[in-house]
Amino acid sequence: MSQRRLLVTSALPYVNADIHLGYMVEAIQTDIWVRFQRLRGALCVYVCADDTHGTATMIRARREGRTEEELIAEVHVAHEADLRDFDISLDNFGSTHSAECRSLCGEIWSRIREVGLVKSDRVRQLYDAEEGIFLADRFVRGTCPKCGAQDQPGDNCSKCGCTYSPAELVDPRSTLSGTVPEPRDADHLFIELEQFHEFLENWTQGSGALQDETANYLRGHFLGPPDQPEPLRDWDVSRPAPYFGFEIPDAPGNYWYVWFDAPIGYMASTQQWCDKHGENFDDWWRSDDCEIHHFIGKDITYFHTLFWPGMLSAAGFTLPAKVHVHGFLTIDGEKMSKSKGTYVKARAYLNHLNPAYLRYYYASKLSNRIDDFDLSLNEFVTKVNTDLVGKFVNLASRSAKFVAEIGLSAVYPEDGGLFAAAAATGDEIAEAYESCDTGRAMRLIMALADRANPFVEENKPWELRKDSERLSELQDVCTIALNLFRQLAIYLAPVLPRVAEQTGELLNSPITHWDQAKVPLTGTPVAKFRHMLKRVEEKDVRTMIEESREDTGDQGRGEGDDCRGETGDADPWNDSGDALAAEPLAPECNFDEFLKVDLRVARVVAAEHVSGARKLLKLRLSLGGGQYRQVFAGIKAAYEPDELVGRLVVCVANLTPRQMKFGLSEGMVVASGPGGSEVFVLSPDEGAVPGQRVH
RNA sequence: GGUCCGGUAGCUCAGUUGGUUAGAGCAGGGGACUCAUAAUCCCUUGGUCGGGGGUUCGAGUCCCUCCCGGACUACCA
Repeated sequence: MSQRRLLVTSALPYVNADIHLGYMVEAIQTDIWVRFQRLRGALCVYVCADDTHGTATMIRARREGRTEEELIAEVHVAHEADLRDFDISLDNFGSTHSAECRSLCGEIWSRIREVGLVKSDRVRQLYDAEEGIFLADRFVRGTCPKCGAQDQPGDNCSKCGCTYSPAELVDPRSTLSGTVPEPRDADHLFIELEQFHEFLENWTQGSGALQDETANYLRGHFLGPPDQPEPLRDWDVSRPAPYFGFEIPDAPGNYWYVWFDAPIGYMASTQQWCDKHGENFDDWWRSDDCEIHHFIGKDITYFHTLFWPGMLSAAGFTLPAKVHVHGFLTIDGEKMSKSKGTYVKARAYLNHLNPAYLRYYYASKLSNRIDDFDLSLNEFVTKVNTDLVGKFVNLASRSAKFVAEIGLSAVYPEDGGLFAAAAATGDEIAEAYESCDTGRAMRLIMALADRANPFVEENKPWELRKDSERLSELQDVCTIALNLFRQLAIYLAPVLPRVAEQTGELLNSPITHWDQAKVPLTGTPVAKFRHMLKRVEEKDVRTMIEESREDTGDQGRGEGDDCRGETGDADPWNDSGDALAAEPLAPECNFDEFLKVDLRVARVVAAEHVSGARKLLKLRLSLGGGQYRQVFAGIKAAYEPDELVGRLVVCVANLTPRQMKFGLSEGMVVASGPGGSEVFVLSPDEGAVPGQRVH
């Protein structure tokens, strides 16, 4: 049988953010799969790269007063170190800002042109004259054209939920300069994706490259049912200057959109690896003998399952054999949050904890489905300590030292079928790994560990060693225990590469192939036992969380640093500038303008869930004296109705009433925060009474 | 609102094509052991498998319906 050839990728981390535990889900899932394939004898090349292009990079570099290249170089070192220290076995970690990438972009682009997929169209976008750039949706905020809610994002309103283009905003404002942007036209280049409709229908639904859930999602949201397909929208792939990226050769002054070159970064990284190893690029990207596997998060599904196969197909490259989509990580049941300390950077984890723990925990939680999964910190501690230390490593720990001087028996002794049974389970475990159902693989492996420990218990090596007549019996018992341990180490090698290595050293026989689990090891010397894994200390987990809470970070959004140097020396709190940066100050208003807004203290006298509403609570506010207001407030994710009843809040009492889907809303409850579960309703200090105006 | 995925012991989940008294790990209770990283082993408590209908000799497993949770998406089917 010829050797299986695999090219595997993880999605590209963006240069503007540090690597965090959410991204590590993907890196670890991919790495486990890659290591498994290599252990099975496949020729498996694993590449990734930094995603570097786009407006955000440009702006951040500008803010930090340096070139994009300097920024990229610095982040590249940090990202690579994070991944390496988590034992991610990348063959090459490249960059989309590389010569190889530029050249491949050009090659693919010219083919897409040749096939007649590109068209040009005028696009009206908001332009920030002060910064001199066109503004992506997220860099514009303003008043919702439908409901009048102020300071809404550029693409949709968080109050009424309607969607619009940034140009439709009333009173739009650039989040970069705070100035009023002006609409400007520019020519953009589009790829007519609809030309691929039939191809994509077949590929997504029939090729087996996608999980069923993904195939359904694409049909439901983009392709439409086969009998009445929906046209795919043209894909805008160019951006006018200035834009940090590659200039399009046949359209000077225009640059490829970051999502055009990002997946090409996979190829560019492969090219770099090929050049270093004397390999031929086409053997990996233009060969029926090579399977291409992409691992991605669910947020970027359609880039990888519609645009990307379209591009590949047009340019004559191999289509992905599989696109493995995984869900998101929550920590203790919640989305990662900086204020709660659950936005944990990879480096913060590494400063306190062993990567093996997280690799095992993720492995035990991941399946081949797209479900989100939770990193419960308590479960993390008990699972790692019970499974890895108590069951698995303990097997070696309690038997190796008895045979340190005599080594393993020359012939594998009778063990009641334990080794054979575990060997026979190997295929099932391999299937689970192959299909990315590592949770199942871990369960199967731990079930084997559960059978191995009673064996040691029953045969009591600690008693045998007291009797010099029974030395060979002792050796046999330990030979069995250590072989059962070694089987587990082989099965766990994709997840715990360091332990596999240590096992090889302990038993003087390196673990190099999955099938080693089928044949018992005999007659080798046994080295002095050394601890393979420490138990997780709960305090280390706590420290990591504490540290992440404090470390509000100066990275992330790219537009975060303009408040630097403004802090006075006498401010011991040293609050972060993130919140202010996320939402810059509104333009000045005079006192009369301020007086237009009538803020009043009000008491919540009733609060209830609204059937069918995702974000809203229905509140009844009392202004005193029998004056009531019905208000729908978007605070459902942050507050339970019961905890609000009786509270004093501040409401906008003279806001034009608005007819909402669930009834009339006669005001607003004042709150701060970015939204979602992070909403903080304001309360007056004690002594305030309903009806009082806020001046 | 639409689409999809779930709802099995306190917690995390297994339950293959419907087939005997529904399982594991953790946690809880009791005991044993002391080789081992306060590890291990044995025994044990605990579930009208979300509710209700139906198909069947037989349903956690199939069908219908409702309730709840989540993800995606949105007023456009």
